[in-house]
Amino acid sequence: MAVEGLGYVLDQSAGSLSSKRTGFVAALIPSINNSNFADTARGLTEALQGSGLQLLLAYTDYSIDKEQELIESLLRRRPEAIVVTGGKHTLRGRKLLRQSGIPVVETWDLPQDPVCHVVGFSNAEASAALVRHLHQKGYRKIAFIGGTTNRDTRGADRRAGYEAAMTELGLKEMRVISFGTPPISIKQGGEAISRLIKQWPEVEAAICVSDLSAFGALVECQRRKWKVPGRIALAGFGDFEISSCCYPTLTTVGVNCYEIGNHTGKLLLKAIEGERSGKTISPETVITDYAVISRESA
Amino acid sequence: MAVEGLGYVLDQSAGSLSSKRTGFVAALIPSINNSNFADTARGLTEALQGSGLQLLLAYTDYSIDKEQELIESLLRRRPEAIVVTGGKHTLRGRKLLRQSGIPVVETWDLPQDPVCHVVGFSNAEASAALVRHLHQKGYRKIAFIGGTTNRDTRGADRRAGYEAAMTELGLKEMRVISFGTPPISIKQGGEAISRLIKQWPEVEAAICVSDLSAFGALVECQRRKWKVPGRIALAGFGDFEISSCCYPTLTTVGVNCYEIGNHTGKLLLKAIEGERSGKTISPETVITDYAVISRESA
DNA sequence: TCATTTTATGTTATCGATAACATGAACTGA
DNA sequence: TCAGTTCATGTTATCGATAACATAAAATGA
Repeated sequence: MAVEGLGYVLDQSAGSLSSKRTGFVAALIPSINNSNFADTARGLTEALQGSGLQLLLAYTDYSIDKEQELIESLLRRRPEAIVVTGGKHTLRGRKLLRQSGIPVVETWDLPQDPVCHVVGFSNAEASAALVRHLHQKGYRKIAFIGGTTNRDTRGADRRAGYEAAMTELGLKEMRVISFGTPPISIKQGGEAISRLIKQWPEVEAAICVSDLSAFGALVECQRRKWKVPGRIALAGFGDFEISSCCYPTLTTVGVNCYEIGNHTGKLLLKAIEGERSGKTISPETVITDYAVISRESA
Repeated sequence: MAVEGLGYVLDQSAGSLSSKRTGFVAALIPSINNSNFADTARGLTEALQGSGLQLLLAYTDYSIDKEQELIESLLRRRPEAIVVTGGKHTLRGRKLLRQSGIPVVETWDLPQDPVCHVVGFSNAEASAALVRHLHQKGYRKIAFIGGTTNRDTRGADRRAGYEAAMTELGLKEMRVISFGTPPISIKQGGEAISRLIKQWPEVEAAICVSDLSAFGALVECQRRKWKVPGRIALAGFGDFEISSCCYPTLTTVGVNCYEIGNHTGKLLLKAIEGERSGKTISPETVITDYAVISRESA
């Protein structure tokens, strides 16, 4: 049939049905308002550039139940691969991924028992590295500020890493403030630091589950004239732009967000190529970098 | 056929082909890392909740060329409706939307010549309102800080609104700093304010194209010990969380982001219902609220 | 009770592309 | 020149659901 370049666009459902190629990859991210995941999405998009594959995004709101629903409805559209954030899923979600017959990549985590491919890092280990950094700087009474539930599994892992590192360093007293529904906001970070100082006035340093809450804590400290560092040292997680712009600048953990997405994309292309030529490639695990970035706040 | 609730998911392409219902709505947003658009997406998602329609997001990176590509490839998948951000498109993009035969909603703007439905507000008018607010507070030498190009059309509209309001108030001298590729970041806001003060030392107030750049400007002023307000007043746009958390708090324009999305969703449901029962509803334009939020910085 | 309506079940046509196959034309080289 | 190959064109089968239709069974009412 002649191509009418004027305004008619062909129907891909029909083509996909016969060719078995839908030409898209699904990616699930927890939030569409987080520069870390945005960078990962950008890395993915750029890796897929020119491959004829389109990225379709959906967000889970940090809920594995919502994730399951999305997996199910996206799988119905037969993506050629699927990317999920994190390694924790509902039982059914896992099963759906396993049985989907397409390449699956779990990102931003190192699951114990991966579904298939993995591109990520250990949030617990990264958090522990931050604790050791603070310890090395002389801080002993170190606290952790995070959300109330384990919905944000990466947040929960970071807390676990904090506890493990504290124990390992012989620091027995845990000081954990759980406040607000994840992801906790700037304001909630401020509220949390107030509670922390009230509950444990002797605290010397606080690790916040993310840079945004750390910034909130910082501003609250300034409002209350608690010197940072001095009265209390602060650290965040994620190396958001704000951390290097605020005053004092925030110590944090830098994650290779773009690379997670970009590597995932490349891995997917290889895996999809493999599927098309009949040979499924064996599951790979790619561990990405992170680094403690020492700044003024701790 | 019996439903196998165990792991098999049906193929929607096949169903869609015969039923003519793909069960999804496409939404194009400029960026996946912007809390304003995230709120709009949330409003949309919640309006679509329970309707059997799924939202698929794609991002344009503030480029109308990328938007055109996305429109084309998304239209191939036969969404039941499409939502775009802004009223400016490529010629071909417009044509594709017009000829798509599905309900189209342009958001976050009030286009002169809408494609179909509109849910938004006048960025120019909102920006002008902010100028008038500063004028009322006694500021006369007011500047505008934005990105270098018109890629971010809402940013360009805001600048136009600034110029219109200045003229209207009899303030002839325009002080416009264009710096950085939109969307301009925190750091770029800081760089821009430095340039502004260097170029026009007499300046009394600066309106930034967004809250993030305003925050960057604020921090830079503090670094240089320029009192805000005092040496210079600052205002942003968008009422991001940071504006009410930083010190001093930032004067800004609050936009009803969630409502834009939510209203769009409701409008879409009505329009899709109309299409299904054969009667296309006539194009509607819904104007959403905005308000100047006066805080400490101006 | 029988004619009529409602409900349940089974069968086939259909959506609109691509893939696979068949046919015919042009082209190559001994 | 002719068999063998490459290339262009035309035709038909196919993907996997749903819609539409046909048929059989059950329910209803005069």
